[in-house]
Amino acid sequence: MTTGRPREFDTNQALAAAMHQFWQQGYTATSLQDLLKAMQISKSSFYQTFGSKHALFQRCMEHYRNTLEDSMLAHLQKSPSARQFIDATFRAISDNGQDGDGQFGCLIMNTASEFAQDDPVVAKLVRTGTEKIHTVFLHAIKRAQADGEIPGDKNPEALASYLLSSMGGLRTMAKAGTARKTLEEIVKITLSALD
Amino acid sequence: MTTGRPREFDTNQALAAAMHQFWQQGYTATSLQDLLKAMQISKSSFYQTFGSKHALFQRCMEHYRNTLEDSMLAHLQKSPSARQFIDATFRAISDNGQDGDGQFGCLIMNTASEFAQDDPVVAKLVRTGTEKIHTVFLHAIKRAQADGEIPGDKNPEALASYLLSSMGGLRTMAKAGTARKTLEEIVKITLSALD
DNA sequence: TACAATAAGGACCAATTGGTCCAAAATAAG
DNA sequence: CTTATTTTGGACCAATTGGTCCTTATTGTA
Repeated sequence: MTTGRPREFDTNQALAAAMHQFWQQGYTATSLQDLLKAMQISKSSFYQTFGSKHALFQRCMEHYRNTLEDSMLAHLQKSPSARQFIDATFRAISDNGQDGDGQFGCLIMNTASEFAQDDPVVAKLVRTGTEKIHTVFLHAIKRAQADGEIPGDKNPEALASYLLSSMGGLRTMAKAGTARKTLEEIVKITLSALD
Repeated sequence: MTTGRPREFDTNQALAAAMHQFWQQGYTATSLQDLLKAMQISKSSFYQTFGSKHALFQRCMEHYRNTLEDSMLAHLQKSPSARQFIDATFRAISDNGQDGDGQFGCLIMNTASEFAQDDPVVAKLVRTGTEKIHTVFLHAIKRAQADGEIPGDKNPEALASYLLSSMGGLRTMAKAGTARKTLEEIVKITLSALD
């Protein structure tokens, strides 16, 4: 058995670069040239490794979803309380509004906005993506309720959906260039619904 | 003075059709062919009347903004109370989530999501668009506070921003295919922040 | 060192992109 | 009925789109 020439780039690194590109510009507005430049690979390597623009996008969505989920779960675990985790999550969004990755919104929400329901593959990626975040919020809410940080008579499923929706709105507001102070006010009111 | 050949289409009608197209598919994903088919005019007429795809898009954004503002103001006026207007506005979104125009989200928010801040012309259209809606909400909130339907100690500006953000999130959720029942739960919690 | 296996560079492709331009058609005023 | 003015259809355009394919380069193994 032989091994052949080793690739000159790191697949995960290229994937991450592509994800950032889609995140910033959206699927349609991102051209192959944009991707190749961001990923720093040749066209041949691109098609050999990822198959097509659409296939790459799917992997990027999954990568984003997993990264986000892992990050949230890590924060939840090391947070002193579940309620504080929720607060910190929303504060981080208003803080990173103008700079950082926050100014690009949420890839999943962006994708939901770009493709409506017309592409079934993408629609499913959006659905599973939102479900993952929903689940993380749900865990946090239930734990917060158990600890008496959120009234126990509130429907945790509904609250999780509410946080998901609010997060999407907030990130879009940030993307639209809303002032940090305004974002902070929105967060404060949003979180007051949990009291 | 002579008048020349009369045009065979209605400008406003064509504009409305174009707006719907952009609304459904976004700017980049909407091709000239798509527009011509939707507007039912020839390429010559298109460029003679609207100049370019980008110029047309600007007019569509303005048209959407004006239409939305007029509609909201009309509803506000004929509503028995300002608070009921706010409630009804959000209920309408969760009602028209799957069908109607609601499934396409909000053109302004969609545009904010599609273009980040890279296109200054579009960025300004987004800003003025959101400001208009913000102002309508602000009027409603102040009136509701004067009528004792919303606590007077709450900051009306912040509340208006909150409603704007929530509306955007809710419409994106609807666009993502969220079940009506879930949308209704989100609305209920969202509005509870006004109590 | 020859060979098998894979990667990379880049020429090439049909289709589509937004956009221009010209000639023909239609109309109202004179 | 001519003429000035405008609209319309469609040919045409360069640039770009996502994607294929062939050649060359580079490696580990035998």
